[in-house]
Amino acid sequence: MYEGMNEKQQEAVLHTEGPLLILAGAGSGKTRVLTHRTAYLIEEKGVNPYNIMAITFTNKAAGEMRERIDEMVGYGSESIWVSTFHSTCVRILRRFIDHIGFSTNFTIYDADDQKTLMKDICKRLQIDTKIYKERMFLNVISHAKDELIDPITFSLQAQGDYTKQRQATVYQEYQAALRSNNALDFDDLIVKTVELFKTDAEVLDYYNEKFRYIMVDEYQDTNTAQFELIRLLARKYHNLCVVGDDDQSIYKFRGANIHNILNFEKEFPDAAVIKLEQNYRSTSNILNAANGVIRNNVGRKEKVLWTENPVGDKIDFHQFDTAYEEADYIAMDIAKKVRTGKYRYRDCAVLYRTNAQSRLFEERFIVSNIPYKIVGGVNFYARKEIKDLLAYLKTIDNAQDDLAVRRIINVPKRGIGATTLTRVQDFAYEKEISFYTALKMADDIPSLGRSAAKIKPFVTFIQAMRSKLEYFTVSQILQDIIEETGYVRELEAEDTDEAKARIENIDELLTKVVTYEQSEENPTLSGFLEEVALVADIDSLDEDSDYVVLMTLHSAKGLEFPQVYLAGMEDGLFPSYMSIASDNPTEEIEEERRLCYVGITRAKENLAVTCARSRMIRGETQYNRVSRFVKEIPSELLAGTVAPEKKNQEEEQNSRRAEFAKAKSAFRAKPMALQQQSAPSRAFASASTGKITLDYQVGDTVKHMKFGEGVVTQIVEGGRDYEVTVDFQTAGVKKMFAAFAKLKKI
DNA sequence: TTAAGTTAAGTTTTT
DNA sequence: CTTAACTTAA
Repeated sequence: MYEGMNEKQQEAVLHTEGPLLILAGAGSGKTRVLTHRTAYLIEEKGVNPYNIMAITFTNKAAGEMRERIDEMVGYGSESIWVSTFHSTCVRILRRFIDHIGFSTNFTIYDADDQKTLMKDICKRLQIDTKIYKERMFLNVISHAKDELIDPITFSLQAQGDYTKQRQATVYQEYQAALRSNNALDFDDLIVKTVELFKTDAEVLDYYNEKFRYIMVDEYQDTNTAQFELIRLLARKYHNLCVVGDDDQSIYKFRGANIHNILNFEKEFPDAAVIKLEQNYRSTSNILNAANGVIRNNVGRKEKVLWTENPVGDKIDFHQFDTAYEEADYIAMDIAKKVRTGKYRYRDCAVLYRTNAQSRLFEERFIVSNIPYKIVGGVNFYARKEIKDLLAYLKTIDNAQDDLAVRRIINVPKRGIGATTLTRVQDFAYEKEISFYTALKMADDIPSLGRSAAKIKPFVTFIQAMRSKLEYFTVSQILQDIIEETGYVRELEAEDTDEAKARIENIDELLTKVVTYEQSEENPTLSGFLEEVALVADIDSLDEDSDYVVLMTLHSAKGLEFPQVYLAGMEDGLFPSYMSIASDNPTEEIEEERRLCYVGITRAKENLAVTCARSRMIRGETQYNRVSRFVKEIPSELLAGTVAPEKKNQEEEQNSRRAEFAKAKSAFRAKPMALQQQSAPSRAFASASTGKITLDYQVGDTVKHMKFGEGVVTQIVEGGRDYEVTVDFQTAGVKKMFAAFAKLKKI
């Protein structure tokens, strides 16, 4: 079992008791160590799987580890907790948060919800959001929470500082609003769990006894609150194994505290430290390039990665005149490598600093017919149509969530406008009841007048759906919402590409619900909403499909690809202008450099580094020099070209513009089907070829996965799909969309 | 009072 | 180039 592991790796596996810090360089096989360690604990040390937990940052990482542990351990592995910080906390809070004054069916607010809530609070406190941005307050609050500073402490620290005092008031109000909405934001998930552990010794002891062996991945990214959480969990048995790499700490802006790794030995004086410095991932050229860059950072634990891998090709470096040429080159290079059979699409990844850079690549890839997938940008669950429908589900699930109710009260249009909403809100505020409760009492709000009549049908609808909750599945409820509100019908009537894309997203949401129902033993609406609240885009990457992946350097952490393109390597873009011009440029640029190190070390066989002399940013053309990081790569490792300075700038600019316009119109003219092929994960399977065909008709007996057998009583054509009505023997009459109901003719 | 149409402003990185 | 705020018409 331990064969093929190097000495250091074995040492890490065998060291099971007491605190352990594993400094694992990029590609040094840390996941392998963690999974083997788990297996060793169970099989050799006789530890009950129930007593083991592993914490990661993304669901994808958790899923991967789960899979590998399952393979190794076999029986009993399912009782090991393998999950992210956030879902671990949710799981604990769903059970015990009533000990600290919330109800266990709390909702989780994402960034959008937070902003809406904050806007509300600013209005109430008469703060002009043009001068003081909602985002600014939210950032301040988030940082306070990362450091476990509660509103009272914050306000104490704000003594004498007018700006800080105002922030303290906002923080206080914000927390109060969350509480009355029975909602937690992302940071609260951690903070409240810590609070729970600190106030309830019994609960803490329960988890101390349960989690006797704890492992934490990507430890360098933990913030103070997360560290405190781990410290509390490991308080009794001290069997804490953390794995991290200070050189890959890239989440300082999110509160990651690099001292957590640098000071681990101070916190736990009896800690053992093991360094994993042999890299198994990259060619030595790539690794040397990475070493050359990271060497320029001052505040780091000294270590040098080495490898026995072959030297490999030199690093391909090109400076282009414009960003279009850069995108062009990368598209052509990928096409060439796929054509010659060297790589498949999925072996290639394009990495960049900002999400905005993805657009150019997307356009080029469509023109060149290269299948691709963009990770990040607008999260699926942050899309308007998805948030609308989820808000309906949330309202049905937990009407204490004012935000959700207000989001959908006039979607679709019910003739309820801002004025009516303020009046209801005022009433609710005065009576200290929730917004939804106020809606139910619309008749008793005198200022409403005739508007009260418009509110009633909405309340009736929500109440009706709520009573259905007991007997119907989540997917059935969702379908009812879509049906009753006419959400999809409205989009169909719009008949634009955008509306079609939205309908597809809704279809995908329906598939996700059905998938959830099938995977879960006891599916509930709350359960589904929870799962949905904690997914990140990176989680949806699947290895089976063949497409080029485009993403930010941040999203790329933890992944590896044979062929990597680092695009936009320009001073001002990467390192970003923000970091160069900040108050503390040395520190911020070191963080950017670590990001660059992460980028380089994603590559296994081939690395291409590109940049452009000019590019459009926010409608303005910027002229940038080659990134300082490129210059830090030893020059003997580089091969490539630098674009000659062009004399006639303006003429160039104009022809470029024309070319761009052409590419854009081509982009628009492409039939939907092709665009979906390019981005398969966003497309709904049956929609890719347009209209689906049915092998059954009215009168036929069909079978449904959940509802069993039934007779088709009606088929209505709607856009690309059919709405099928079936009279089931056991479940009664149901209406459903053919594309996802997957009915089988018998 | 609502809803559509028009103009102005703003964009690092994210669980 | 997108999104939010403002204006104006119904």
